[in-house]
Amino acid sequence: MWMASSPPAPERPALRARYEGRRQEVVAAAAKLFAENGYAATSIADLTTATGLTAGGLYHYIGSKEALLLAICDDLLDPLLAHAREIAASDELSPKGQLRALLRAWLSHIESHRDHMLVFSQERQVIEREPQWRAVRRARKDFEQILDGILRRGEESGAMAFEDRGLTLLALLGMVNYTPQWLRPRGRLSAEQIADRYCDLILRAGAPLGA
Amino acid sequence: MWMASSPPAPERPALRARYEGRRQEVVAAAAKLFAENGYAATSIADLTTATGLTAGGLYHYIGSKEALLLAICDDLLDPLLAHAREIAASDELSPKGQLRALLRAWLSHIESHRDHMLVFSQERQVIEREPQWRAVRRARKDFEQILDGILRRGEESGAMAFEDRGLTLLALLGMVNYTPQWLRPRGRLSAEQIADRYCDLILRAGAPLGA
Amino acid sequence: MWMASSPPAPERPALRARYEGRRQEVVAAAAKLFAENGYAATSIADLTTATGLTAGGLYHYIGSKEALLLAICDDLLDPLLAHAREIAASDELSPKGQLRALLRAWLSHIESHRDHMLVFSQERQVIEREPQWRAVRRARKDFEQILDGILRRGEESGAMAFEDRGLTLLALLGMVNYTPQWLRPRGRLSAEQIADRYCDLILRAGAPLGA
Amino acid sequence: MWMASSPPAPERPALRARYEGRRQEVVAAAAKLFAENGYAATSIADLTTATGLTAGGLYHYIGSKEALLLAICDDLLDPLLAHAREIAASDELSPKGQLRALLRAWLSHIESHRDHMLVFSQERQVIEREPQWRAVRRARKDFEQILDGILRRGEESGAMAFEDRGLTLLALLGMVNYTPQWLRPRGRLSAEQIADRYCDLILRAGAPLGA
DNA sequence: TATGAATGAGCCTTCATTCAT
DNA sequence: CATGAATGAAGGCTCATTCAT
Repeated sequence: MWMASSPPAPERPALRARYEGRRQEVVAAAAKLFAENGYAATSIADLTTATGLTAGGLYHYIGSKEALLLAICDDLLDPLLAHAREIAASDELSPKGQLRALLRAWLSHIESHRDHMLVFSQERQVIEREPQWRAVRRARKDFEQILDGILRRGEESGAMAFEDRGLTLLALLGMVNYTPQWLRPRGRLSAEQIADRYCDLILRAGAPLGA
Repeated sequence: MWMASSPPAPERPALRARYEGRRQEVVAAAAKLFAENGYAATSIADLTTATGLTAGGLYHYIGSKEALLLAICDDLLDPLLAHAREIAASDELSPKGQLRALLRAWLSHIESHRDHMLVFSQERQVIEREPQWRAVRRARKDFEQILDGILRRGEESGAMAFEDRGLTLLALLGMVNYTPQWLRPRGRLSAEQIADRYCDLILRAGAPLGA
Repeated sequence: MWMASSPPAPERPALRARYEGRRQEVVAAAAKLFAENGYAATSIADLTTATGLTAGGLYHYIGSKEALLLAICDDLLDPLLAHAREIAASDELSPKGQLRALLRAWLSHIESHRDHMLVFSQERQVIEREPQWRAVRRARKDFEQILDGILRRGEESGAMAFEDRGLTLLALLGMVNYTPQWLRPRGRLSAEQIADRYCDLILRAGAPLGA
Repeated sequence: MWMASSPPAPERPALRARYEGRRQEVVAAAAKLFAENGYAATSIADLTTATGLTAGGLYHYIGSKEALLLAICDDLLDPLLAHAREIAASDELSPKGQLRALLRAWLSHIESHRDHMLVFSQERQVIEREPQWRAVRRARKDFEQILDGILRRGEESGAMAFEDRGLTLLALLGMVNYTPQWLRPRGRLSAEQIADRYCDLILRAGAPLGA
């Protein structure tokens, strides 16, 4: 079979709710272990220890180890992408306002999904290679294009200026994607503060120097 | 065995040279495979295929799989760190000049050691955890402190200004470490150009806005 | 538990009828799957998919996977054996008539129980080894003895002649048992035609050559 | 990877000979176990017990469990098919002579490859389904066509007569394929005797009755 | 009756590494 | 120096079956 699919969820609503709850617990536990040890270096046995389930029991919820990795990426990307689309479609915000809003949402999402984000960054090679990861690659690309679209409209409207918009985008992606590696839950800076300073970094860079 | 030591190199100079040459080939092949597939997901069998050696033959050069990873990190960090120390100790360069020189050296090193760098970033969890990786962690920390020292001296001398130097440093690390993921051998921008624009990004951000 | 017993059928007649009906459906579905994929290679999950039942539900009808295999063999052997006894006991038929009648009944049974027959042939090793299969082995042996009895009485009465009756019996068993592997529902030959030709094959072989 | 291939045999002739020898031992042991217990019901653990190798060691020789099954079929079919082609191509033998010679070769092969033959018959469903078994299916078909060719030429030359040549062929295949199930090493009849009697059975059946 | 969660032993296979040759 | 056979633990996953609900 090509696609590692999850086992079917139960039909009755009460059971289904419990099933989904436990499934989420499993995904969260997996995100933590994958973030700490890496996907390939985490064994199913590690997961049973962390979840309290047995090997067989685990497979009621996950379908396969790879499907678990997929679920982690989906949990990370789907809500973020939805939020990003909303912001980029907003008529009430200027391009600068959109950029700031998107960075705040993004950093806040990273703060609440730190493990997911670490896994997503770390397992780049898995995501890149196999065909069953196309949807994830596409979601990542969509997000990057939304971000680039905001920068482009900012540039076109004269509200922003960049020496090289493409490189600026890559620099922004780099600094944000690196954030979960040093961000601590109750650290010195809140997600919002970090977002605002990244925003300034990008926007000031384009401002005429000493003008 | 805990400490994975490399097998002793031969004594006679001619043999030794050939030995070292082959060893470098093995390390380079490993860097490529680890970058593409991940350290844990690359098997010794993959390495024998890529090098043309047999399993036993490989072990004449590497000591262990983990020692191979260590060699990749050493090949990456040792010359970079040496270069960074030189630049930071230079009397002829201002802090701004040092920053620019270091970024150029750094990006140029990344360009020529793309696989090594990808491995070094990707296998963060391996490097982080085990005691035998202390020297590598120390080298990384030394590099970051050299970089921070330049920023600090720039700030103190009034040549640079940052809202939050610590966050600026992290942003810089993020964008540079992300670079090997999109950098292509004959791409639009040279390593030097990229370095200069990263440099501008950091320095302009600190300039008073619209002043 | 050693002896795999079926769960007790319900007491009330209406329920019992429905129970038996479903049970027959399950046995038929199992015969199909076992014939196509083999007994060991067919999982309970395959059976739930094929029947639309759930795992627990299935076990209301079958007792165990092995009991299912047993039921398939019983469904195959019991009516055939009964019919064979009738024919062999008939006073109205000559040995030749008995042989022809038995072959017709046999081939017709194979036609209507193709899956059962394929399973019965294929799972020879299961049937052969374990003690709980003694009744099935006995039924098979009884059938073969009935068949041999007809040949023997034919020989004794002078109506048939064989160079080696034992080998003729084995050849007959071989060709008939092989039939379900090529027999197609609406094929060129009917079960009756096949039976008659097998019959001729056996009887002519014993006729003196060119006499 | 599509095809479960064997690991590469060593290059040096002496090693290669030993490798091939051990490999044959493994294949023979597997044929025995598969014949006794069925392919699916035989575990790799059973094979290690039977061969004295460890699980890992076994895989030096076999590639996969399925490749082992394939090797058994090849060992069975390749020499038999080669022999059959020789006989069918012979100018010195009449059709009747060819049939007799082929049956003798076939039964003799069955006698010396009893386990292989049992496996080949029993695992029909495995062979039938997957694409990687095409070569085996083709070999089986080739053999049957060679056999049918002899019967056809016999019929055309007037040396043989059949009511229905196709059915005769199927009957012959059935009785021969069934033979390994009852043939015992030092039984009452030799392979040659059995072959001759099967031959008579087929040839006499076509002879005009009582003429 | 029927459900589906849960078990835990067992499946086939791959792994990094060693060592006699 | 180099080979490749061998190890045995661990890998991810499936299995037939049970049982509280």
